[in-house]
Amino acid sequence: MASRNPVGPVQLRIPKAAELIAAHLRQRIVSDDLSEEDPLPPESNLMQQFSVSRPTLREAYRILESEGLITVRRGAHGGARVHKPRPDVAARYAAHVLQSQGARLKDVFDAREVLEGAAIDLLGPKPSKAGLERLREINLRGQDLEHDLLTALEIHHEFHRALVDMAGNLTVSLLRNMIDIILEAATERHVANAGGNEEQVSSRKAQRTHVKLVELMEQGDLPAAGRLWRAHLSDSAKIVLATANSALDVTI
Amino acid sequence: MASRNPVGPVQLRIPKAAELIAAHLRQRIVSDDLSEEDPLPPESNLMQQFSVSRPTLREAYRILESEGLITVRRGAHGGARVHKPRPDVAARYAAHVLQSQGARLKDVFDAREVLEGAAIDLLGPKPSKAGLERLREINLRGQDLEHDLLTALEIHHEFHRALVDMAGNLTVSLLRNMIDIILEAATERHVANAGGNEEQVSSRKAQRTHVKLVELMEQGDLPAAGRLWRAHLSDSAKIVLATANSALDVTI
DNA sequence: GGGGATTTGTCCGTATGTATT
DNA sequence: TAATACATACGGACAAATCCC
Repeated sequence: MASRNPVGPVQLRIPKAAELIAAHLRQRIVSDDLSEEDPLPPESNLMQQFSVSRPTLREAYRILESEGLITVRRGAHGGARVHKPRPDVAARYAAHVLQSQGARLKDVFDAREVLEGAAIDLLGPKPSKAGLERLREINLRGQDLEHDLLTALEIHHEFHRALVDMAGNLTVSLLRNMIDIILEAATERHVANAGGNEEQVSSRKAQRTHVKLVELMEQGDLPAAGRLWRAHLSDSAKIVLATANSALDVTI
Repeated sequence: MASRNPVGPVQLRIPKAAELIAAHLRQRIVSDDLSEEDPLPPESNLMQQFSVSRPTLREAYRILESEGLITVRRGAHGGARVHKPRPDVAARYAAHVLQSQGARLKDVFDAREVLEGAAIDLLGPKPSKAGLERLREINLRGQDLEHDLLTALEIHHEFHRALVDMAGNLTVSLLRNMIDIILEAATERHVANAGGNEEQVSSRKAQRTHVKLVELMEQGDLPAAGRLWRAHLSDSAKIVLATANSALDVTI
């Protein structure tokens, strides 16, 4: 078998000391060797441990901080504390790629429809009792007409998330979550201006659809549930797309 | 309407100078104000521009470097050069989240099936001539039996990517691409050990499926194409899952 | 409440290595 | 080959924030 990289002057990227330290600590965090809220040793300690100067160590700190993997506090008993990687960081980078590719907002909505629609298919013919109970509980809260629009919207979001989580696929849940975070950031202005009668009406309509969906799932009519849900997603996207900019413009 | 954040001692995270500089430059990069391969001014220049010292500026450099948004070269006419955000960085962070959540490899394969299956549905009844031509061209190269297994595998990957790109949804393409990068990293060992007769056979079989898919699409039988493709994805996943570890373990 | 100890944030100066001319 | 330009890295210093007594 011929070598795929025959000879050629290979451009070697020499990794910098800060990168190596960040990679080392990152690996310990994602592999659960370091847990949430675990403190890192003081800078002076780590400087000795890695045999680097303070500026170099601090560069590593900034890398991990930008990835949300540590937070640093000053003062006595301060220092760096460890955090688990969060979906919104992944969403931020995905949003950067999309924005620099000139993606349109409709693309992102369509992707949400793909993921949430597929999640229902993944449920199979027999949705779990516990999952359905969870959805019912959320819908019960959503029925409360005392809520303001923002609270109602948050409950709606919770329903969408719980529905996808029922499918039991962490990857699909993560991707949907990322899309949700991007959409929330991209439509922030739209939502902030919402408050008119139109929004009230569509919120009530969405709530009714959520109830109807659970009914269909209880009856075991998953195909109908899938159709209803996809239509619901398409409708809610249309409402936003009617007034929002076509191009994706988002800062997370 | 009641305030959602009444009074309370709000934890204020004071952004560090390096973060602010990185955020500023990042925004200029993703918004296309700075283009691929554009040089950044020399450090001394930026130090004046942002009124910060060299260590602070260097921390900002490390942040952007870890995000793949700049590369820095030493020597005369060196300095920082701008790059567009790349999908593999987004994939890296998504992989971190999944790994720390204890996701299983099967989850990721299933997510691939969801995305690629949906892509065919998005094509609609009339796939574009140009897209079909592209797929045929890739298949033509795939027919060449002189290729070694790795080359054949790469052509297969190209087919999958081209198929999803035909759907014309940048978001779905990105998500699929991310999944692909994660899977490639997670099954690296498995692929490296491939070379036996079994792999030869399954590679040929995959190639035949790719040809068959294009035929079905040309005939306008998209439902059959969708079924065939989902089965193909499921089969190829099973082969890897039979020998690979169940837990997702990946370093990108 | 105040003072001291601890720890990070920022800065300066300097030496070293490397790539271009 | 030598000179130049630039980034890499180190050490030391002071300022600012935070906690404990």
